[in-house]
Amino acid sequence: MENYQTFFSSAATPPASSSLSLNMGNPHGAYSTTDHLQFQNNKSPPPANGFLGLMSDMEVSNNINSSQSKSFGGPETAVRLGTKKGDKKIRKPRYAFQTRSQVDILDDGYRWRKYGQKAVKNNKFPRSYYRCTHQGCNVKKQVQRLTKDEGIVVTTYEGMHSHPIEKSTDNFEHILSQMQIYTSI
DNA sequence: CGTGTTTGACCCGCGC
DNA sequence: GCGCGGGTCAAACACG
Repeated sequence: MENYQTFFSSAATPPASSSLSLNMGNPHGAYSTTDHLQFQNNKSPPPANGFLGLMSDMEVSNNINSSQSKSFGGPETAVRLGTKKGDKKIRKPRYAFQTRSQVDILDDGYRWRKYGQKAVKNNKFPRSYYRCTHQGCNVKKQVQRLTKDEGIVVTTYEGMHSHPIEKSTDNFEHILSQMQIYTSI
């Protein structure tokens, strides 16, 4: 986890406008089964550019959740957040994003603390579990790399941040906006 | 010394 | 009931 900053710097390379795709429309095929998850053509391996505008998509995905509540994080992603008394069996929606990146850690400006790592079946790469370190913020995310295409990283967010970005990643928003410009090309 | 990571154990839901 | 797989805890550890 040393210098993912190089990722940003290398992001200056001309973006292949087709390498980025954050399709979030599949219930569970996003990361468990790799049947139809794939991109247009994975033949062009651009080093690092598919960062995606994932922050903005979080808000968008909120609408998705309310409008079509079964698009993602649906019935099968059972997230138990009960206080171990089995009283609440609500399930938090989760939003997964596929990104093409060479690094696992996609720094979105928040502060994450890793709290677990597990090997996933049908996947030789482990899955990492992160939690937002902000007090009272229970946002979690898990990062997983695909066996099929190790250039793809699936980041699953759970919950919404209710606080501003802590890290002053030197105008992260600026970087983000630039990336959105890239993606819009 | 504070903060974050590592890592094995533990917990729990689910299918058989 | 049991085993499996996924998710979490927490103590030890690493690093600035």
